[in-house]
Amino acid sequence: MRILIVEDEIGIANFLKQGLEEESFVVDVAYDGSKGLLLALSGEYDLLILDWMLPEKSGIEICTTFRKNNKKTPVIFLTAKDTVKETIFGLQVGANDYIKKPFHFEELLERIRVQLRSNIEELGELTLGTIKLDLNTYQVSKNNVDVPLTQKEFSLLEMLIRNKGKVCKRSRIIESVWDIHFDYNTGVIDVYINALRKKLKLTGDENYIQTIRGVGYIAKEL
Amino acid sequence: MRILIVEDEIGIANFLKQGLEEESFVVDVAYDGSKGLLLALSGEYDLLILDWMLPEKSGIEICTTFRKNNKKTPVIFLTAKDTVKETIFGLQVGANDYIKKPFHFEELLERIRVQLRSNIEELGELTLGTIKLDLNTYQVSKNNVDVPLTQKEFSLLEMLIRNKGKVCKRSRIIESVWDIHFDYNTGVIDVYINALRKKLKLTGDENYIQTIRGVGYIAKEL
DNA sequence: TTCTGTTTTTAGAAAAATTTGAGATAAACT
DNA sequence: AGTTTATCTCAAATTTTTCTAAAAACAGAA
Repeated sequence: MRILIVEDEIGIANFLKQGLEEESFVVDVAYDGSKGLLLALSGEYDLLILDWMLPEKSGIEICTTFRKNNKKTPVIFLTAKDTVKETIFGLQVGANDYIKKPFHFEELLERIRVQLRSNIEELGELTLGTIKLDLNTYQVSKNNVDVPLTQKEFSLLEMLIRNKGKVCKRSRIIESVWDIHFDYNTGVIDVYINALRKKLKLTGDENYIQTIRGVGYIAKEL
Repeated sequence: MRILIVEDEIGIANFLKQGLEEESFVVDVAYDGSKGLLLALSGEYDLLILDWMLPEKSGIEICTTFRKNNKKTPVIFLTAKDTVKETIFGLQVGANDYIKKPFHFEELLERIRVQLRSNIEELGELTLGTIKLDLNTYQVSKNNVDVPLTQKEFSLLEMLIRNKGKVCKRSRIIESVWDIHFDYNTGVIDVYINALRKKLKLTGDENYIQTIRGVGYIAKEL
């Protein structure tokens, strides 16, 4: 899980980065608003932590613009303000949560977990390594680069990922993806597996979809 | 929107009930944990507000059981506790948010709105890129130039924009816009999509309405 | 009724996806 | 090594889906 921190106070930024990395998040830091927004819009993050007061662009501005671009990534505000009004404004602007400075790291962590949990469940995303598969938009990407797939390709990949780590027998694939429940003698599966490997560039060391000779295929994290 | 409050302090319960009813929520109150859980499980509510300490059953117990029953309704805790540990525990047990007593009613309200946001319909204007769609006047414009649309065109565009970023399946479109709930074999959708693209000049680089072959269409910011 | 604008149907063209089949390649077995 | 079998890969054939224009059906106003 990738987290972007936008915070100008270097002390706090480092503290957070270190703490979150110990929890095995991948963390990037931006020290001013403009850079923060740019990074945020790159769409590589699963969660944003925004400071309220920032040079160049305030957290509010970032969040507003971010949401206008139709991004759904959860946003948590760090704020020294504790007036009700400011808080409310933050939430209105599209933030998912906020936490007042000074805060306990543990609490922030838990709030992050809450946001990420709902994120995964609600967005309906499947992943396989760097491959992301969005069930709402039918979009597939690898390393955040879109890879256009056809229906059959999508649905085959979906089935494989849903059974990540388990072998999918050819007969089960033809049932699940092609809805054929009797004997079949066709090479479609091979053709589509081939198409997936080609489009997703699964060569050599990125062999996410492996063939189990005589049985079927398996999708594996490497 | 229906809200269930589980709170044993009658003063607070009434204060909340009254306040929320003024905001036109439908509010029920349970004064002890057992009754609260029973009501919660009835599944009639869009949101639960649980006190931490309760006679019969604690808020934690209610929340735990509730989630074990696979309910996803958002839960907000009211708590007098302010130790980090307790808070974290609440969130771990499946709550979506919590608020410390004493709290400002406004803040609670905003937190409720955040949780319900997905359910609440906001009226007014819908936009898609430079396209503006005014739900009050039924006017549509692109770059502030009026584009006259017919009713069906309007209503199709409205549906697409309401689901901005998500694929609208053909079956859902025919249901939502044409109110046909059974089998259909008609090409109307294609015809109207075509009309929209033509009238709004969505060519080449302004491809706001994209077709997802075999599924439907999607409205996207670019 | 007739006119007008909207909605729906129809049908052929265009585009894209799916399937088939055949030869190449690789793995397993004797 | 040689044989057999399964899988890979490509290109052509087939089928499905979508686009587009135009005609037909419909509804409301003059």
